[in-house]
Parts: sequence; C-alpha cells; structure tokens
Amino acid sequence: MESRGHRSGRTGRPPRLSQEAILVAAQHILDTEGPERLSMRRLAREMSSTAMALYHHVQDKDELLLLLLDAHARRYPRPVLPSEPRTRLLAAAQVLHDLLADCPWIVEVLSFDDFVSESSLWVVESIVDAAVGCGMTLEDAVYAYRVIWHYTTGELAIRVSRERARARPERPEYREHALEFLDSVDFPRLNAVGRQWARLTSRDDHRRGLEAVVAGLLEQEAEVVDVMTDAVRACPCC
Amino acid sequence: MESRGHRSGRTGRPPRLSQEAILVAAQHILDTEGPERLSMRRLAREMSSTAMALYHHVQDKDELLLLLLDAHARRYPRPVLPSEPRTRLLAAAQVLHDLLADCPWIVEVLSFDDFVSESSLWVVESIVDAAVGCGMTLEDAVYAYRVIWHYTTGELAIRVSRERARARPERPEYREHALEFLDSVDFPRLNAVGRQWARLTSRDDHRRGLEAVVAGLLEQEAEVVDVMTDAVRACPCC
DNA sequence: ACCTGAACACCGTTCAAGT
DNA sequence: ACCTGAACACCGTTCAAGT
Repeated sequence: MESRGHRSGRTGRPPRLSQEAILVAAQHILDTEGPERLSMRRLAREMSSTAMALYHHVQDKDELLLLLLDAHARRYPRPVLPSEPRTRLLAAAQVLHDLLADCPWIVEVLSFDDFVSESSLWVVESIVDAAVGCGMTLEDAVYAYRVIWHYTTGELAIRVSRERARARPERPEYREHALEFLDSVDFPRLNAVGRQWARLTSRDDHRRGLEAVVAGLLEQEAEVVDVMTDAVRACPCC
Repeated sequence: MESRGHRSGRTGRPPRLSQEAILVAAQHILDTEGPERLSMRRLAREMSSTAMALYHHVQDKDELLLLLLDAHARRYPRPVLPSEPRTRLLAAAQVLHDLLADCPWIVEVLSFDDFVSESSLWVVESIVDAAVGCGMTLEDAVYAYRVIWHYTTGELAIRVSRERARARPERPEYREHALEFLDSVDFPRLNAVGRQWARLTSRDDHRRGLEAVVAGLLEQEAEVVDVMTDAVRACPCC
C-alpha cells in the first residue's frame, strides 16, 4: 500500500494523472451518475486517458473505493459528542451512520474484520469508547460496536439496492403480483398491512431503530442496576 | 411474471431445458463454486446450452436469483415457534436469519420495500405476528420487523464480503499496515484491543445481538409497564 | 516514470435466424 | 415453441511497447 504521489525525482515524463485528480474525477462520476457507472474505463474516459494509466496511481478498483471513503471521512467534520454515556453512545452510532450514508456503495467493498479506512477509525474508537463509558468491558464494547455496525450496514445495503431498483426499468407487475398473492393466502398480519407496507417500509426510522439497538445492548449489561434505581425512585409505595 | 413451464400444447420442438433443471444447475454452481461464478453464460455451459436459451425460462438474472431463494424457502422446514410472546419473537427472528444464512448472496438482489419471495413470506408474517403478540400495534410491529431485517441483512452482507475477501488473493500488507497505523495514533480503546480485533470480530454472536435488538424493541413499547412491575415486585422497601 | 494499445477472459442482454 | 450464433455494449486486469 505504497502511496504513489509525484515524489518528484524528475526522471521520466511528468505525470498527467495524479491520485488526487483521479479521486476527484471518481467522486464526480459517483455524484452525477451513481456507483453503478463508476468503472475504471469510464473513469479513464472522464479524464481523457486510458484505463491502464489509472493503475499507476491505484492498485486496483478496490483500493480506489477505499481511497474514496478515506477522502470522504477526512473531509467529514468530527462532531463534539455529549458526555452522558448513553446519549454519547447513541450519538457516536448516529455519526457512523451519517458518515457512511453519503457513500453507501462502500459496503460492497468492506470486509471489515480488517479495519476500515484510516480516516474513519476515529468513529469506531468513539463508539467503543462510549460503550466502555456505559460500563461495558472492552470485549463487550467491541461486541456492541459490531451489533451497531451490522445494523448500520444493513440499512445502507438496503438503501443501495432500493436505489438500484429505482434506477432500473420498472416492473410494476411484480408488486401487483405480490399483492395478489398476498390476498390469496392466509397471513392475517400481512393481509392487514396490505398496501400500507410500502408506506411503512419507506420511512426513515434509522434513528429510532438505533435507539432500540443501543437500549437493548445496555440492557444486556449491568444496566439492570440503573433500571432498578429508576424504578425504585418512581416506586408508588414509597 | 408468467410462470413458463412445459404447458404441453405440443407444438414446436420439445424443450431440452426447464426452469426446474435450470434452478438445480444454478444451485449446483452456487454450492460448488460460489455466487461470484454464477453467470448466465457459466450456467448455460453447465447445461451444455447457450446463455440465450435460458431466457426462455427466466426473465433475467434477477428473476433467476429470486427463484433460487424461493425454491430454498420452499424446502426450508417451518419450525414450531414457542408460544411465550417474547421468546416467540426472538425465535422467529432467528428463523429469518437461519433461512437466509444459506443464501446470503441474495441480499444483493433484494430491494425489499417490495415483498420477497412468496415462499419466505411466512417468516415475515411470523415476526410481525409475534411482535403484535408482544403488545405492539401493527404499525410498530412492522417497524420492529424492519429493524430486525436491517440487522439481519447487515450480518449477511458482511458475511458475503468476508467470503469474497477470503477468496481473493491475500494482501497481508493491508492488515499489517492497518495495525502499524493504529500503533502510530492515539486511539486508546482500539490500541488496547489491538491484535485481538480479528478474534473478537470473527465470533458468531448473531444470536446474542438479536437478543439485544429484540430487548431494545420491546423496551420501546409498553414494556415499561412490565419492567415497573418486576421492579416493584423486587422493590427493597416493601 | 508515465502512459498507450492490444489483448485476455469475462459479463447481461437483444435480435434475427434456424428447426 | 424452443434454441443458436453473432453481435452490442460493457467489465477488471495484464503485458509489451512507446516516449
């Protein structure tokens, strides 16, 4: 992972391309045409160059995507988190989501037992730290991070395929057929939801879901104590 | 979405291919070579036919994948769920995960404000039903389903890219570089985890995470009442 | 050192033609 | 009705050659 820049030892011809310029052009394609259209060839065309020239500045397409995430994370402002442990954890988890929400296509490329991009590691640190602040052991805090990570990734992955479906030629017969099938079969709950399903599932409830996830994680910890304390404070008999 | 079978009106030549046979061959490629290798051309070769012949039996590749999920779901045994509402919800959510764990590649193709495959709708029904059984409104139950769905999808998506990374040429420098970077920077929590990260993140904690998610969802509901009741019952002052 | 062109080994899908 | 071959419009990547 050697960073290949213009380390001007001034031999050979001067570079027309640079990693920096490549990333700018790539981001431009992402913004204007979507992740589907970002290919090495398309990118080269954008830069009036050839696909092969790009390989002098990035190792392969995966590295290009990782570099894009890294650049995005570097630009992203680090927010000040609240100090109260629980709201801190929630806020840190929300930051992870918001940071990645701008580049959900990255989920394709993240294998993630490996670390992510360097510039986004601070988000991971802040989540694990907040979890420890809530009284978790380090090990449990990492586990909590993973649950939050899975939840976040899932939301992003679904968002990506929704976009993908929107971009493609519509097939309304599919939905119609599905609804007909639903009418024909005895699923009381789904029958009751019926055509409202689309409305209900397109709502952005990420924040609310995150609250549930965080609440559940904390409940698994010593949190039991706090709940008791609160309850006792509100106990009707004293 | 017309189902094209051998509706023998016995005109023209008899079919060599059938949707059934195509699905069997496709599943075979999936099992032996992985989702990366399943292409229309590869599948045709497997069947000693041409890619274009397949289009007489499935509309396109997306439909092929959906049909594969459907066939898998049809084979999958419907388990008897526990009757106690909370464990029922948890068990239903686990079934969703287990069902999809055999074909995680499907997440690529699911846009999912639309319904899924018909044969797996019963899982959705059972989750929504269990959530209602826990005292949720229908609307909240659908929301709970979505949170569970996101969490499940995330786990699967990550699993897929982990497999993908494992299959590709290794780049151990990446991991080394990441660890060096980590040492060079002041992230106390991540520094403390260090080389244990890989071990911690490769553990299968899906069940435990699911428990947290379900607990969090229930806490957001009238569950407050139960907690109070429990707390009062254990209240040290009465 | 940096870039090009041709090539390799693939994709999904359309379309006109064959039996 | 069912299948084929050629073609269209793509991919990521390698490799030998040019400046």
